[in-house]
Amino acid sequence: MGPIKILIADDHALLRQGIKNVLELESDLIVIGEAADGEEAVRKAAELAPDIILLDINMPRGNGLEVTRQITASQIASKVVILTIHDDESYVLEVIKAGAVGYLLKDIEPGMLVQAIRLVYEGESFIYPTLARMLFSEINRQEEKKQDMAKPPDEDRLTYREVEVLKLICQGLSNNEIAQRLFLSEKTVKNHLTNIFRKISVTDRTQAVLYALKHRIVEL
Amino acid sequence: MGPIKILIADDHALLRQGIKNVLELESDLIVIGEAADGEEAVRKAAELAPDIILLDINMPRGNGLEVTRQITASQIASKVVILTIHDDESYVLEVIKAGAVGYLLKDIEPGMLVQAIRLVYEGESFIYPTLARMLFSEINRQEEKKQDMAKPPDEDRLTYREVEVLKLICQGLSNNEIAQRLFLSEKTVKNHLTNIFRKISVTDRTQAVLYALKHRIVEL
DNA sequence: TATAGGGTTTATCGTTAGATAAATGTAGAT
DNA sequence: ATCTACATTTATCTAACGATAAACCCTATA
Repeated sequence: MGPIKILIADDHALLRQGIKNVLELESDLIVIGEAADGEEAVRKAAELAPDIILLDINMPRGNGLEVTRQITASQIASKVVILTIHDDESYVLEVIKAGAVGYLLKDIEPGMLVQAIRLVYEGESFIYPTLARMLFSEINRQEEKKQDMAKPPDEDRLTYREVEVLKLICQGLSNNEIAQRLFLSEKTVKNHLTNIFRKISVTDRTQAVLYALKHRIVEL
Repeated sequence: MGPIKILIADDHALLRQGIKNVLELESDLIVIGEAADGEEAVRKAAELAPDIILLDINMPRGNGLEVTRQITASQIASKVVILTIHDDESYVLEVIKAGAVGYLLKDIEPGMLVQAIRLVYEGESFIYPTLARMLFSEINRQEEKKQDMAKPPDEDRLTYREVEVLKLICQGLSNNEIAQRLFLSEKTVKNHLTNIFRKISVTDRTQAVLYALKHRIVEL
């Protein structure tokens, strides 16, 4: 059995080079391909059948979450390891749900990266230590929620229109301004807001903005 | 005259490795040191007297802005080139004011990085192309402001109390909640808000939150 | 002491925001 | 065709917000 075949997907060429360099110092690892965006990552994953895919989250044309879902849902046997700068608790969980088996931060020491790749290749999972703590508390919080929700869990997914409104809120527009922008009556906008607030569990537009920023529905 | 001596300051070991690797393919460039935080960057700049310092903005123990100021204010002749992921218009200007002669984004192509370093070494300045446009519009906006301010410029600096209130707004608290938190009447809080809004030129709390985030008065 | 200036606090009032209820439209399911 | 489910839209009402004006500290300076 040969070396562990690795695909690196990140839009930063410099970082790709750094990773490649670090990994190829190890005789049991080989970088068989690179991708600079989401599409390329999926395509090369199918073409090259790597053992491990090191995947960034923020990429043009299909972000890491989507790519992870596509790969794990397909026939490709590659194991996905997220390598990102995001240290959000919520992200970690989403990524795991999407099927990733590793979550690393970009400030990881090269030695630990190599170690993590070997562990994942052997079937283990690996989470960046400081994130592991977050993960546990996040899971606990979700458990608490489940207990609270004796009744059927609300379908709290935002509709297209609601997301549209939320984005305008995040530009600091008033209800009236949003109404004009979308050719609606102000009352309609208000009702959208009420529905948004209920779905994302906040009480006012300020909290909604913070929610949208934290969950990357909008960028600053 | 020998190769261009370069110091790399970034808290991500992987990225440092990538940069190092790319630069050392060029015979006229040599990486003479690395730093993983702000303090180390300043210290090594003094010790090693590099020609160019590639500097990240987000680092532990002294961020890039501070480091730039310290270096340009000192006797060290090194030229500072910022290499960061931040593509904020406002940052570019601050960095230039602090004395940097280059501003690059981390998604730069290796070839362009090399080219930028050579240009800077020869006394030129270099700004990542997509940022150059931002910079011009930023400068123009500042000029407009100057013209608007025929009358004595408002003392629009937030007081300590006002910043305190603003931070609580940014946690999504209502006026009443802020009042309780600070042991004030709600009316007092409202008036603080009015003053804050006037000083930062916004019309409501939502815009105030966005302002605070953009200007890094608070973190997400 | 007087007196001015800036920060902090309070009060009043018109406007906006948000909760609640309900009508319309549209798609798929029976 | 009817029903169901959900997205979208509108209306009404109460609570919260924000503008404006003004009082009350402090501290400094004459």
